[in-house]
Amino acid sequence: MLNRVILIGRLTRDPELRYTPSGVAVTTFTLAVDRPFTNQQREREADFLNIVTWRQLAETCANYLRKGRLAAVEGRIQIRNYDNNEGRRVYVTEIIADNVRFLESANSGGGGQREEGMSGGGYGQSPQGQGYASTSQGQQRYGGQRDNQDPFQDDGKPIDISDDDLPF
Amino acid sequence: MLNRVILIGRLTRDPELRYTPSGVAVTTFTLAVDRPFTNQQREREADFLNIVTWRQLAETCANYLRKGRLAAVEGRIQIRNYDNNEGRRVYVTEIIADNVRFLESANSGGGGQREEGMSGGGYGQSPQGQGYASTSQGQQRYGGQRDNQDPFQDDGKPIDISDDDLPF
Amino acid sequence: MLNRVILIGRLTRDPELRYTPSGVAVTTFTLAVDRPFTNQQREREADFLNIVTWRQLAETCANYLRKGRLAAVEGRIQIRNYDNNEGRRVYVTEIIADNVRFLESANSGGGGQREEGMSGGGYGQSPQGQGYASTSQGQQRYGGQRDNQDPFQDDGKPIDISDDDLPF
Amino acid sequence: MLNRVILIGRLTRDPELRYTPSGVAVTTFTLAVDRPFTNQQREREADFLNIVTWRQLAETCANYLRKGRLAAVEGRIQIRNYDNNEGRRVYVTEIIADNVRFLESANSGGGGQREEGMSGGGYGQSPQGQGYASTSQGQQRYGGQRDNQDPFQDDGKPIDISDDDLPF
DNA sequence: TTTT
DNA sequence: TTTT
Repeated sequence: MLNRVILIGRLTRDPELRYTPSGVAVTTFTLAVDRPFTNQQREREADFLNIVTWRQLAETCANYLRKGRLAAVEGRIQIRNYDNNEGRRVYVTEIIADNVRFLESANSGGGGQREEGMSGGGYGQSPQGQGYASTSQGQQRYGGQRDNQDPFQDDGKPIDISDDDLPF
Repeated sequence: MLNRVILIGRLTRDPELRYTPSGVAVTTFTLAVDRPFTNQQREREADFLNIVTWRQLAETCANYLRKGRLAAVEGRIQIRNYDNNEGRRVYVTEIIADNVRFLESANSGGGGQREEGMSGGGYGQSPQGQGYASTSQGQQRYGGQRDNQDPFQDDGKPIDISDDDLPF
Repeated sequence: MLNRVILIGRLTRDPELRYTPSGVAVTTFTLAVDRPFTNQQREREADFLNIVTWRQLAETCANYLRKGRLAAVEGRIQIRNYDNNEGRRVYVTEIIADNVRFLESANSGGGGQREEGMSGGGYGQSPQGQGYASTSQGQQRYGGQRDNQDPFQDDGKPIDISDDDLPF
Repeated sequence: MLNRVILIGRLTRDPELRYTPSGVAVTTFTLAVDRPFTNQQREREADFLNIVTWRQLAETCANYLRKGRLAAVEGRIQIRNYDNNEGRRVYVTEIIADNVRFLESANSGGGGQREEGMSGGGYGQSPQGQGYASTSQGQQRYGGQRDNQDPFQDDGKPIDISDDDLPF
């Protein structure tokens, strides 16, 4: 009845932007969050948490986040399940984010440069300095938008993600 | 580098109290947390989240929580992995709690009565009304206490949990 | 750039519902939140935090919350200032809530019964058991809705709150 | 009964380190946290929140934080009151932090360089890259340590802060 | 399987 | 696999 997560960590890879059959943007990435203690070998381990963002926030994350960057993520924990190709039910825990803060701009170090450049367009609404991005959390929650939707339970619009892309 | 979760939900079963080989108390339970929206069939789904508590907090949770009770849980998300008996690596996501609030006392409804009664002892420090329990979060975090420890990587003290109890 | 508060506590009085000149509902109440330790006299003190809710959430809180009830509040901290009648600038710290959970239903004890009864109407959408209420946080945040607005900087619609009601 | 705050913002000034009469370190600073929307003049306002840290965390914050730096703060809201020199009761809202993350290192820009240099010593345990600091939250909460203590209700040890330093 |  |  209340489910709130706040994380700060670094992306382990560039975010992946996809679209559901009906054209809704979904971006996923993994955040490495250091544990607050060291293990018996005195190494600091990390947890690797799957983040999912939808719609406008998905587009913005895909545009501005890169592997290695530091980000803050606010959202809720959700468990999704599907049957894998061996007929076994698999459970996946994800953070459905409704707010993502870019804690490093592209030129403040911290992350790998993106080889292929900034892929035109999206930078019209470029954030200066610390970035900012969010979703209508309330609508997600109480309106009809299902941000945990199964992309295959969708209407008949053209499909632009292939089967082996999903479940993401 | 920051990992904070706050949940409110209901226990799906009575909590389970175990001890590591070295005698450290560990209590686990599952919290059902309703999602903030309904699915396409207009049903409200829930996420079932695994909660782990250690030491004094584990004892208190085992004493005061029961199936059906409403509780608030504060902690951090952690991913544990182990190789199952088919040699496959399994990932388990858990909430390591450092603060648990009992939002219903035993007689305010909301939960099943415990058939076997209150099993002596522990109720000396019984909370009245809304309960309260916590752990030294700081110590967990920065002292040497590893609340994510694998109970089998432990010293040579007598073992009181059997193999098939673990990983919990 | 990130501002998140989560509280659980009890209302010190019935919530107050008002309307801005342009007809926007605002409900305020105070939440008593026990401190996690006792003072030198071994008494447990509490902090009394001012909560502000807007629009639909304001209506729901006014309908379902009462003095003494336990509630969870999610929101952000905001500092408002105004010049009092002595020409002195006064700073007020408030929690602008976008999610409120009713942790006790009217008949689960915990709070004073409301003497005057349930004041018609609003109970059509009455929650059963644990209540639920929220706002479009995203819209608040990124749309044009200013949930920290000064009710006097409003348009020319009929006024239904008097001067001495404000600042709330 | 639950009181949790998470903030990300920038310091408006260098932190101030003081000591209570009994020698306990206290560091205070103000965090500017941008609001998630713009006002009617299309300007982004900020809330200026008073942060208080104690003991080791106080020392670390005093050593590593500077005006302009970006930091994440975890803690609880507390309201302190005192009678000012006009005999008027004044209420002060503060965030008692138990975890502070330094989101910019000294040389990653974002903040003013400290003119007078790094004042010897404390840098033995210097964090590399993103900094890390915390307190034993649990002990604060449930042990006898009163991190909201009034420094004047203290034992008879030598006093090293003068009256006009307090209340901080 | 991973980030700094 | 689940709670109300």
